[in-house]
Amino acid sequence: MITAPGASEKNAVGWRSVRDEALRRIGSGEWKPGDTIPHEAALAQTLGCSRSTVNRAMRALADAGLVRRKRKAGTRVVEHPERRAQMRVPLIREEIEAGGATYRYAVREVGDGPAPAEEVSRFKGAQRLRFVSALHFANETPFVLEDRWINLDATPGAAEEDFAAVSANEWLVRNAPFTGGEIAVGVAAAQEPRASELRVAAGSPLLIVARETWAGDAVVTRARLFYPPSYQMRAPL
Amino acid sequence: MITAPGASEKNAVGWRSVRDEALRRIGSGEWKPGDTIPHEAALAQTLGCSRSTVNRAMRALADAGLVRRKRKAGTRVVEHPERRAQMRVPLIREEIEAGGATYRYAVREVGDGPAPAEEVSRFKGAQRLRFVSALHFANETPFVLEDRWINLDATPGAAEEDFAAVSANEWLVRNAPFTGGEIAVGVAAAQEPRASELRVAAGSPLLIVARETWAGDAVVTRARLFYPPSYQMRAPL
DNA sequence: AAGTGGTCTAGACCACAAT
DNA sequence: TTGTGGTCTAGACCACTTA
Repeated sequence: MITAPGASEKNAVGWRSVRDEALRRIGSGEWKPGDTIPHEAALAQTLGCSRSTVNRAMRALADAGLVRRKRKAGTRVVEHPERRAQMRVPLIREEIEAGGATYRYAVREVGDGPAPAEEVSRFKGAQRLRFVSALHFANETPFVLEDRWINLDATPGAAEEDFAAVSANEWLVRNAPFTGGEIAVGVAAAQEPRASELRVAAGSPLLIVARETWAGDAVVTRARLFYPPSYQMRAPL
Repeated sequence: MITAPGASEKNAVGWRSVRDEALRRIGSGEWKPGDTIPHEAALAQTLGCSRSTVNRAMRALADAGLVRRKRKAGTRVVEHPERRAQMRVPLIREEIEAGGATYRYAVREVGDGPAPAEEVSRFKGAQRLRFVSALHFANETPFVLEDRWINLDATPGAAEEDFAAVSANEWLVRNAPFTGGEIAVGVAAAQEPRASELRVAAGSPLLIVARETWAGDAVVTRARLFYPPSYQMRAPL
């Protein structure tokens, strides 16, 4: 007899149910860390579905880091699943507006003056760099101070922008596609004039987020975001 | 004529090549943000592969957040791809040893005394809570100070552990599977006695990572990690 | 009502790695 | 050499959404 999917038989075997069954066996200790679990064909027969479906389910578990799969060696339950936290990196304006606050943006400084040697080297010899410093406000309270260097050679149209109306943060997202980047989170004591701009006492702890994005080989932009002590970044684990 | 895979024809059409072709069309502007792209069957015919292969490729792009797919409505190129950063959350010992340093662990305090009201409420009424405070050293330099509350009711065996030899961080990873959690990153000025323990001046900025993990409905553990100003968290973007 | 993605299937061949 | 996962295919039915 052929079981019509979603028909009289209630227990449809979709790849999710196969995944969940595997999760249950791992959670219950039936499959222990380090164990090699039955191969796809065997599971397919046991669970009454095709190997493709088992494959899809096990791939999902492998993507989640719970099992490791190798041809010929089989599928093993990972000993210590690595924990990962995925942080969303939204536009600053959207982050503020998502909190129900009114957004305002103010440029502090824009210039094409000579860049510090350290920046030049980080940009791997790019010739034209523009510096933009700006403040983002939530309900007229300083939310974050943004210092940014932009590689004008790598971002067509940037040279014609003064970033007065649209923040560099936003302009770049819309106009400078990137292929990769890095984000680093650290901390430092607030120094003048940044402390005053953020309306915190000098010496207050600041959360600093440094971002670098690149398109292919070229470094597109490097930014440092200074958040007052009240700020928190959150991510699901 | 049937093209044998991997045979004379060099341009095998795997799902990766379909994905890359789609990426190329998006990158080149052939498919603009907001556009609806051809449906799977059309792409399959155009590219000379089966719909399943196109489906696999487009699903990968959807997972990456570059397109959004809806039945009947079709597949659209996303206007502003959301940026995400995936942080690894390793064991503290492994993070230190990965840096080539020698790891040492020292308990500061362990106790089952009554927990602050705030903690009790966060644990949603769990009865037995244990507090553990400890220091993790890298080459005998304080690396991070860990304050942690553990729900003894949710973690079998924890009641018999004093966490003197193995850190709570490590013991929990090995013995308390969890199904979800949250991580929050913030900053604060160091206060005594934590400042002295971390060998920094009182008032120094500290990076604070608060983690909470749960298994099903129960909150398993809540930890606050205090890092000295020299610490940086990094993640690819 | 109809179009599009979501998924399952049975079969097939291949790539890789362990033996 | 051989066992296992990786992937492709052609076809099919379903679920969801829009029209």
